[in-house]
Amino acid sequence: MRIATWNVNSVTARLDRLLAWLELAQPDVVALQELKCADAAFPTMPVQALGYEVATLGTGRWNGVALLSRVGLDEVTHGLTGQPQYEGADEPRAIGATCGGVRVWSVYVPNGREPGHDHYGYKLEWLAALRVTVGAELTAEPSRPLAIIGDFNVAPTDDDVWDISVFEGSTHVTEPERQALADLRELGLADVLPRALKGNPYTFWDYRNGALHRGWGMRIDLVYANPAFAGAVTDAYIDRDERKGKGASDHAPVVVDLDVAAQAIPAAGAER
DNA sequence: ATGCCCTATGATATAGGA
Repeated sequence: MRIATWNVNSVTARLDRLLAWLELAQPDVVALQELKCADAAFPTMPVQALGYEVATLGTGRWNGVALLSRVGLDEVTHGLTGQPQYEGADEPRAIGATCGGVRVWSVYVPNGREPGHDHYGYKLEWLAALRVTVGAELTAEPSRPLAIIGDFNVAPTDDDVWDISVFEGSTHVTEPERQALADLRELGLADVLPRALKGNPYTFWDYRNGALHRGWGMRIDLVYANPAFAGAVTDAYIDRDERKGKGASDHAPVVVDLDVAAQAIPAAGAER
């Protein structure tokens, strides 16, 4: 099973590239972020035409997440348990579903803007709600493969940005944000590290200043997987080619291949 | 080369991104 996550920075602006990429990469499950459209405006029909079921959570101009699946799309959950509001609004930033026996969450973690900003506190509260929501699912079904995938808007380590000195005083690299990710990992989730097809394993490069070809990237699109998921991973890579050329998103897809059948074999009687 | 910001919106400026 091939599972991918991609912040598309507007699904309508990216539609041609998204459809072409689905045909090229042949993912079974895709988590999308930054749809920038309401549910009614999501291009459901052309995606369905490629064999995918679609679940979306979008309200309009900002945010928005979706799950596409051609291996079943069940138990859809919209939003987090105890999800905080921002300026009185419930923002569309998380959608969960069970796809072919694998529990998947597509998340678009708040940016935070700058340390001390209301949005920064909101980001930390949001990550705490994510931990509560996923923690309950892991407790209820500990042997089911599960992964949180999406744009976490946090670089887990200094090696996940091209130059840490540039980020002094900025969001994405602060200790509280990294602690929030550590708290997620405390649930038993592992950071599945994708290989880079070229250069460093970054997933985002700013549109400005030729960041892509200068190597000014960040690894902020992550795959946080429980043991049943992580143990089934056979490959993981960043599809940097999708960041190239005209009409690209500023994020590249992260692709994970799973051998779910092998993982499902009971441990009892196994060779190791 | 991959090449120097992009997207949606009560739009001809602005907010947000990270």
